[in-house]
Amino acid sequence: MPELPEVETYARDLAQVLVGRTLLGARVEWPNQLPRNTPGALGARVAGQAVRSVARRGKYLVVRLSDDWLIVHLKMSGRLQVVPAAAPANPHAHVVFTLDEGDELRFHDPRKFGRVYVLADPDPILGPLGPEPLDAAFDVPTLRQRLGGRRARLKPLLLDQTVIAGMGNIYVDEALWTAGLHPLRTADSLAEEEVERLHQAIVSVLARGVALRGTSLSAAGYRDLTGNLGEMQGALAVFRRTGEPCPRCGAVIERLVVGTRGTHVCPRCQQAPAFAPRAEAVARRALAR
DNA sequence: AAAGCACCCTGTACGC
DNA sequence: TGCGTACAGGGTGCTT
Repeated sequence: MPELPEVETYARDLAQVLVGRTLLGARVEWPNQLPRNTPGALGARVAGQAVRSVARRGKYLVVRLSDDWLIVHLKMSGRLQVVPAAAPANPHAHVVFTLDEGDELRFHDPRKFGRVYVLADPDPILGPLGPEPLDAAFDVPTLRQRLGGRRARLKPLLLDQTVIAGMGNIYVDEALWTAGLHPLRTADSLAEEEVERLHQAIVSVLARGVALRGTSLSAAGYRDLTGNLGEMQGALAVFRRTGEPCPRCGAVIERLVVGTRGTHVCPRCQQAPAFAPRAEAVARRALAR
């Protein structure tokens, strides 16, 4: 599941390969993945446009072209490749841009949740996003302001891309464990010192994810531009470690559902709020299956 | 404002 | 062994 670290890895690698190259055309095999464009017109629109820069905003990959912006969201299963056009066809390459020098930029997405946009103005897509957690400007007062006064639980708030951009299920669970905060705690219940811990945890977990080039949970999961696995999965403390020991205290990791998302906690390091449902029963049921 | 759910999809994991 | 089915998961949009 590409989140901030995985998309950042793509952006850095793609910048090396794509900046200065020219798009020659495009093919669209699954039009639903291009919600803002006419699939048949895409090739003519991008033809002749050069790649100026490749960056990331939240979980979006942002490619600045001569006239337009190419924006990609990988969602659950999206991957990108730059390969010679003669490379073996990929059955899940649903949007393919042809490049100069006989190469192709392939957007590959078995589950078809990902989205590709070619737009003159990126603001409708990127404008609503919250602050970038790895920017120097993301400080404790910023986090406090983003959470300020809200009665919602921490887990849905941190997943909300308009609150903070870039975190998904994996890094939210890891950040909350690092901070020692239970996902059912509400934002307005946090003491100042807890906001500071959460800020530090978000930054350190995401920075580690970037340094380790992302999380690959399975062979079928995330791969980088050249097909290599990330290395963050070996450094996860709680995510998908239900029933295993907490690396900090040894207590058994539990799984609960918050909103609709599977959520992983150490019941000793992350003290549940008094009104929380009994996570132990939920975890026991999950283990029994 | 907050929470819940359906939807979009298909690979995988599981039950029988 | 094989078949069928439930589930996961980011984001959007709708309802409560």
